[in-house]
Amino acid sequence: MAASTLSEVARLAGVSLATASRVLNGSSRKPAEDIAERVREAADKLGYVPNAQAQALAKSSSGLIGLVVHDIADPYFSAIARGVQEAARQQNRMVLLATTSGAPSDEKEAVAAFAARRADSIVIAGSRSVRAEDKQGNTELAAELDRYCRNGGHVGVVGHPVVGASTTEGYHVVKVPNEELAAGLAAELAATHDGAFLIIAGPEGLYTSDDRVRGFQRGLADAGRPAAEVIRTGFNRAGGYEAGQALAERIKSSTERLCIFAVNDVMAIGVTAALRPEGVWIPRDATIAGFDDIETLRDFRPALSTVHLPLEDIGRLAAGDPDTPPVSGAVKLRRSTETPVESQV
Amino acid sequence: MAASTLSEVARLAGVSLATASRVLNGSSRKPAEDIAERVREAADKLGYVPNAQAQALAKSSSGLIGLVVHDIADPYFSAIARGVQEAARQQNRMVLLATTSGAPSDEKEAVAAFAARRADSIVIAGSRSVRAEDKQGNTELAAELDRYCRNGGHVGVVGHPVVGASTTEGYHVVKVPNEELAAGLAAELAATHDGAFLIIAGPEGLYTSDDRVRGFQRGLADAGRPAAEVIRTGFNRAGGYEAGQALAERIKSSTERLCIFAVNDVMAIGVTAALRPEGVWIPRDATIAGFDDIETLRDFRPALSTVHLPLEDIGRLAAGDPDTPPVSGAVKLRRSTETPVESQV
DNA sequence: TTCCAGTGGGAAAGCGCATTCCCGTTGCAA
DNA sequence: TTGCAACGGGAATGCGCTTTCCCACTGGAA
Repeated sequence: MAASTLSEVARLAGVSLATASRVLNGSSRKPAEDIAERVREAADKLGYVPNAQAQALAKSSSGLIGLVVHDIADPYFSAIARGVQEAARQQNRMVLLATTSGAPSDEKEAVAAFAARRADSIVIAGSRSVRAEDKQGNTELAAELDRYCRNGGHVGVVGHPVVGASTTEGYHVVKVPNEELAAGLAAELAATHDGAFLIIAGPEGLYTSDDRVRGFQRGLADAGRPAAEVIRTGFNRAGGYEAGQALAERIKSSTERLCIFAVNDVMAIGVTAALRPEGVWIPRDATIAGFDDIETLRDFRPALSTVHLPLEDIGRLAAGDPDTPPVSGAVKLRRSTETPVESQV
Repeated sequence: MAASTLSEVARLAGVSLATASRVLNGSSRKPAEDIAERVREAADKLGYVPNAQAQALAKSSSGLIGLVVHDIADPYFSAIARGVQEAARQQNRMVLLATTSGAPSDEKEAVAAFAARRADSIVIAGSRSVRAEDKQGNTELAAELDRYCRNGGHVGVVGHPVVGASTTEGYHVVKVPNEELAAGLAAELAATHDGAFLIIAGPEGLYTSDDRVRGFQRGLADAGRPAAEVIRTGFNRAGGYEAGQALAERIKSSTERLCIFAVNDVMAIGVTAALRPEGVWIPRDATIAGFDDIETLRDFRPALSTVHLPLEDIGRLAAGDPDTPPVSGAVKLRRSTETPVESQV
């Protein structure tokens, strides 16, 4: 037995298709109460569930909002996803999910799929990349988005505009002040840390990573400090872990305390995890700060200094929620960058 | 400009609608190569994107798979979501997301919405509840699922069957051996811990929580130990935190070392976080174990003893992936339940 | 040369619904 | 009583696509 249709309901209620439609699916014209009641009864009896596909086709608006993330299990993205989901709920829409591992060509596929489903809007989270290998993917993605927008779609991008996207109509980016915040973090750290700084960054060409590196260096410079050395690695925990392993010897053999800035929280955690078995303690032997202020990581010890980002709000904004406050962010200095009282003997 | 349609493509290519459809959207009948090429060119020129809604309507199969979770930002759910997403990708489908905070009545809404969109299958994650206030919600949810299945839908439930669901056709539950694993955990803990045990559980009536409590008690009994006291609180970090606060005094004033079993990892983290500022150290003053083995929490220190659950596989299984191994799980004893060498002076 | 199976393109009938007209009713002013 | 506007229900059209059915055409066997 296939799901019952509107015309079955109409027939059972003894009314026309039009009337049944008007009663059941919020039209501007309201049929008389007695007849409406009859229709509702019939619908109930048949267990009628309107076919959203057909509705979408008829009124060309799907009530769908597409979300593109690198990895839904990454707490950064899942926090954003929660915001998008909330906004969707308020707008009475549903969210369609796509994960891409960050490859622009996959993102292009996802956008095409969303466009095919006639999603009312699309949210793209995850860092934009200008790496050479993503060149073509970026171009295709931009073209796809362009077409989508021209056809009346709305797209919200987190952080940076999609590389090469020319559209302005229906296209908006939720700016995340990565650079300013990183500069602020550097300034605050420079106030209490005398030694050298080191940045553990993602691959060159990842906008988010690059912005944070640039901001941090600027903050350092403004504080009259020399630029920090930059180590490039993966933009995730594994990357941080590797970098930490490579760093352990160096920290142990040096007398100077290093202040490490990992460009995101999970990388910072990775670094710390790699350092610990080597006997390098935070903040005793080195200090470390991250970025994002991931909720799940707040109970981590030593508490991670970081930059708070209102990820949920970011998601909401990208999903077009009008009454969400603009993105602000704030430096959070915690235990991982505290200079122990008895340090530096 | 609205998106171009198949008939525009057909006209431009000088062929019929039927032929264009056969060329572009994988039909069993393959038109001649020269004509196919013409159609493809036309489609490309017009930037044709097939309307999935219309396709779904015409062949009554949407390529959608609905996922119901309590909270997508909860790492437990986002791990499952990743599995579902992967399975969907393999099956060439997209996933529709709904979050419900765990209320059966919301879940019912979500299922109805999925049914309206004619999702090919629905995955429900998150603990079933038999609490009194959920009675009606459960009944409605069961009815909705029942109808959905009768109409040919497939549903996969994680953990326990939906309360009151009578359908068997198209309905399958991914069994999670919570009870056995909890019993195993109790057995292993009892082998090294001599003192009392305490369980911090979720609200009574939450199947997952109840199963784990029951299993743990059974394991204890099998090891010849007295039953553990059970404290009920929220099934999340906040609940654990509260319980931890309530417990601190007691632990400090007692000479006996307590072994705490929090029924999931985030609760365990909450407990630990509440205990720490009170000067209660794990595992020195008490030991603690969780359940789930949440990935993001693995770098937590002291490393949390827990029970590993293949969450991603669970998601994949629920989404109907045939070649995913069955759910197994394993006890992971780590630092948080180690008895320090110099303990118990 | 005739006949028939086989091939491949096109016309048309929906899929389930929203919506635009159209028309029969009703109520009220003239 | 007549006329007209306002109201409310119904028939019909179309959203963009798949798929069945039909038909014109081909080539090879008889």
